[in-house]
Amino acid sequence: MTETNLALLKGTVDLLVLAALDAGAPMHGYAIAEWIGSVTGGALLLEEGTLYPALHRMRRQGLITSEWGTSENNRRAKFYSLTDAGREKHARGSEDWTRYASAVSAALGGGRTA
Amino acid sequence: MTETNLALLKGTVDLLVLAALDAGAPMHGYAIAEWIGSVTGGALLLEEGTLYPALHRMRRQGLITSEWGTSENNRRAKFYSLTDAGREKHARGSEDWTRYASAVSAALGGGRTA
DNA sequence: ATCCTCCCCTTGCATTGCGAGGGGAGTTCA
DNA sequence: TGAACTCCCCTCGCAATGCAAGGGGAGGAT
Repeated sequence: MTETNLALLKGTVDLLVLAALDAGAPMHGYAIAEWIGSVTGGALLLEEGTLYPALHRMRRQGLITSEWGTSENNRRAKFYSLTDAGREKHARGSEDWTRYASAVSAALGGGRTA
Repeated sequence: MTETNLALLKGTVDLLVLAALDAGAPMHGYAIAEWIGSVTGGALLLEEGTLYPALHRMRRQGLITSEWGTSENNRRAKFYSLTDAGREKHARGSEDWTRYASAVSAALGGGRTA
């Protein structure tokens, strides 16, 4: 937690959320944000003003479904689950990310693969 | 060239341009785009509508300087060079990118580094 | 002359991350 | 009992960015 948290590159949030939901059981928004922060060692911070709109649009796109329930702390919470399309998108997104990351790394290395 | 070229994540173009210019001698826009396409094996394609505005704003920000000259093909071309600030930004940007990439990878792996 | 390639530019649009602001309901503790 | 805090949800408006589309000029080749 010594380092500054990085600004999210526009386009990565969906992938992150998809990853969180594909990691196991349905999660509510707040938990998704926590999960991401924790898994990335605090490098990535998902703001609420980023998270909720993202969740809504992903639902609109049919990538996830939501359902009201009760959280571990006995609070009203909306639980999200992946749809098949969501799982599909996660798979593709991961591949794309991998290719993207190695492409950028190649460029940063000046042409030599780091 | 079998694969579809990836959509650029908003925020990476500057870094890519910085990398191109830090690779050696001053380059003109067209050449920068070619360099990136070539170094990334065609994975990343820098459109002109993306490139030129980016070049202009980077110049405004004092990261690069421009100068008219003549290209290898005897055409009028604007050659860009890095300023100290630009080199600095490239260094920081590279670090950030590395951290960012590994954070996302960690998330994608569900906590396990792929 | 015609066409192709190289090289530059701008406008408008859609998308996205994010700060700021707002609310309600459970828990804890004085 | 009431204050304070945490958990959890939401929206609005701004700024930034990638990109398609459209435009132009000048050298080289046919």
